[in-house]
Amino acid sequence: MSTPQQSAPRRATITDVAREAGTGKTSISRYLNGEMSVMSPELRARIEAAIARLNYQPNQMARGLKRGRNRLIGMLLADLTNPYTVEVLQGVEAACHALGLMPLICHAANEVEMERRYLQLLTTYRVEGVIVNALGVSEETLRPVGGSGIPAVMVDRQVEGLTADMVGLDNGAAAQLGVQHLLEQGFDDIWFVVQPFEQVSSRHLRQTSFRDAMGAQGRARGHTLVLDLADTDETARGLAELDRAIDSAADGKRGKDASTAHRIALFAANAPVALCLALHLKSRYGPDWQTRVALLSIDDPDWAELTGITTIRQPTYEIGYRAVEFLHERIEGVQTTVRDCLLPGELIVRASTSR
Amino acid sequence: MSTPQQSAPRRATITDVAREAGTGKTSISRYLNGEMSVMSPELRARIEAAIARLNYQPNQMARGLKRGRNRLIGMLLADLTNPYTVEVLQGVEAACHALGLMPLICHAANEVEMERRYLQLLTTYRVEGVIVNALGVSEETLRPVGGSGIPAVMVDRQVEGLTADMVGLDNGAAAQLGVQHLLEQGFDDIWFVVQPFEQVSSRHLRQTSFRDAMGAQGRARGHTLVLDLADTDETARGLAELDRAIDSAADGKRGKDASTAHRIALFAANAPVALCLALHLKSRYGPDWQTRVALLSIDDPDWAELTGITTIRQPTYEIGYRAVEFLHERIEGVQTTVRDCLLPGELIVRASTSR
DNA sequence: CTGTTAGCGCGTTCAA
DNA sequence: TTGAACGCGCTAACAG
Repeated sequence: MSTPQQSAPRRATITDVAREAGTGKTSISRYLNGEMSVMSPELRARIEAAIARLNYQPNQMARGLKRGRNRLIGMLLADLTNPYTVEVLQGVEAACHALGLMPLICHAANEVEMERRYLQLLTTYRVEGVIVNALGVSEETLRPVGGSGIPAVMVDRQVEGLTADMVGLDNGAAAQLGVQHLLEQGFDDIWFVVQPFEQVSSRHLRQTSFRDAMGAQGRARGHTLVLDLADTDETARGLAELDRAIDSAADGKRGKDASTAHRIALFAANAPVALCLALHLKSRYGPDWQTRVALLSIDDPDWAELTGITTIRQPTYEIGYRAVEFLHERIEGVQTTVRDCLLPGELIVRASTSR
Repeated sequence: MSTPQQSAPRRATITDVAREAGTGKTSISRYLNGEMSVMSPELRARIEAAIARLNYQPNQMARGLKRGRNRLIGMLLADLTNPYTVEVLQGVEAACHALGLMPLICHAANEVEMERRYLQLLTTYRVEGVIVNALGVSEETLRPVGGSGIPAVMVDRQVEGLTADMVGLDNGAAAQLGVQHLLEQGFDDIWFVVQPFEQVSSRHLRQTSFRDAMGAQGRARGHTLVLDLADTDETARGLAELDRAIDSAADGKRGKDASTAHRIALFAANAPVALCLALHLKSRYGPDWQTRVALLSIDDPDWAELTGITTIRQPTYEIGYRAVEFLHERIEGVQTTVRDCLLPGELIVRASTSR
């Protein structure tokens, strides 16, 4: 039959199909774009046959070049290691699927320099829009995007001076939810643990909201601990501080001074922080560490259920989905003012805080 | 300064730059491709200035169309929810970065139909090669790839009748490593738990190797349990079977019949299985489930350390890196026979199996 | 209803 | 040393 072409069996082009079907390229193009309404069934059949025979597949790049849109959108992710990110991604993919978009996923692995590179690259591939969940997003960093007039949607982050839609957790409500739960459970010494804010607005917001929520009541004491997970020494220092607090709480309980007895709880700003805390506590107090300290975290990773810690689950899937919808609207030219979409978190009570 | 361009500030093209620099497109193209050797410094300076002034960025799509290579490679992933996948991805990204490739990441979320769609899509975007870590990879499914002569590299999978390089864990050695450790620890009743094989050769291989390793010794008994995580009822049935085994082992210990007393261990074929088992055991036996059953798993997720289960860690980063290297060689035209790269796993002993 | 023509942004001859 | 012209695969006018 067909001579077994080796090396490079050059892919069939629209021209090949036209020749094979004995017609012009235009008709093929029309066929590809579903403009069947005005086309003789006979021609259509010939085209179909030719396409099948040649195993033809249109070249998206060429299409994109011509019509100025390639259906590609960029998705810049700071950290795929964080389950939150993967879950958001699920929503993004579903939405892209539904809207005929193709997400170009870029994973910066927590490196700001990498983020810059990818943003540059995306621009170069002429993506029609970008969804950004990055570490170092500043107006400056986003220059290649904003400057090029490429629509952008921020996830879990806001950048001042940048006019971009945003979708993420309602951090204020979430922090309150957590604090309220801990208070109800009778904890009177609450430590909020968060990574350095850097450009990540949600970290800042969660901390502020925590502080406000604590300020609004008189019973319990609130502290904030900034833990730089990227810096081992810094992390160790922070954890040591925590250890002291926990030990002193225990001293109180043992009756040294009943008036200072208090129940201590840790409130992690996100899953990576919570994991770090849990690992440390386990290594310090053994498998039964949970009897010493209560841990609550924003984000709801796999191991939360396994280890029984209370969490505030984010509506990750929906966050991703909405982000794409926003972006799609912008791509289609919607011009309304900047929108913020704040979705509520869900408190999932587990053993760690309800004893 | 710059007038705030609204609407669509059409991106500068090579033609714009040529005009701005008072020269022809050819010279710009030369400049972009680093052919500076033969170019008057004066012209070069003008070009540089023009590019900067226009904030010009070459259009990768157009370049690709012209020269037939767009530096895009496809990366088909069955399940980003599995930490293994994310880790492999890290290696892939690093290698791409080093080789000037851009990975197009496609996440099929465990849906075979989605895999087929993505493969088709990648073909359409004319990626230069594909790295495949999918569920339903059969010769048939890979048709769009293999048929088009696009080089492919399989990760953690082999497909018979398909000539593609492969890189992954040395499953035989890994299974042996696990069995040997469990035997040394004195377990005499070992259950290997794995998902339905489907098209995933590594699952089959791990099971076979387990069986062989058990067969090679006379002391302990080995069983295999197939757990279909995608089917709740099936999963429940499998877990119930496990429960019976565990209970009967406990009965033996209690002295009902000392001769049947045995120590039971679970050997999970991968992290998702291990997680399912751990969750079930915890809900059935409480937080102290580990005193009842030992759990060992291939893959080394976050929560393994936290929960103290023994694992066999895969060299994930290197797997990803090597995959890209293989692919790159193929893209560059290397024609050697099909290669299999089997990397060794590392046993990480934790409390669950060493008591 | 169908084919012809003219680019999309770029790289590559081939002259000048 | 430089630039003009052609074509990559495809779509969008504009005739026929």
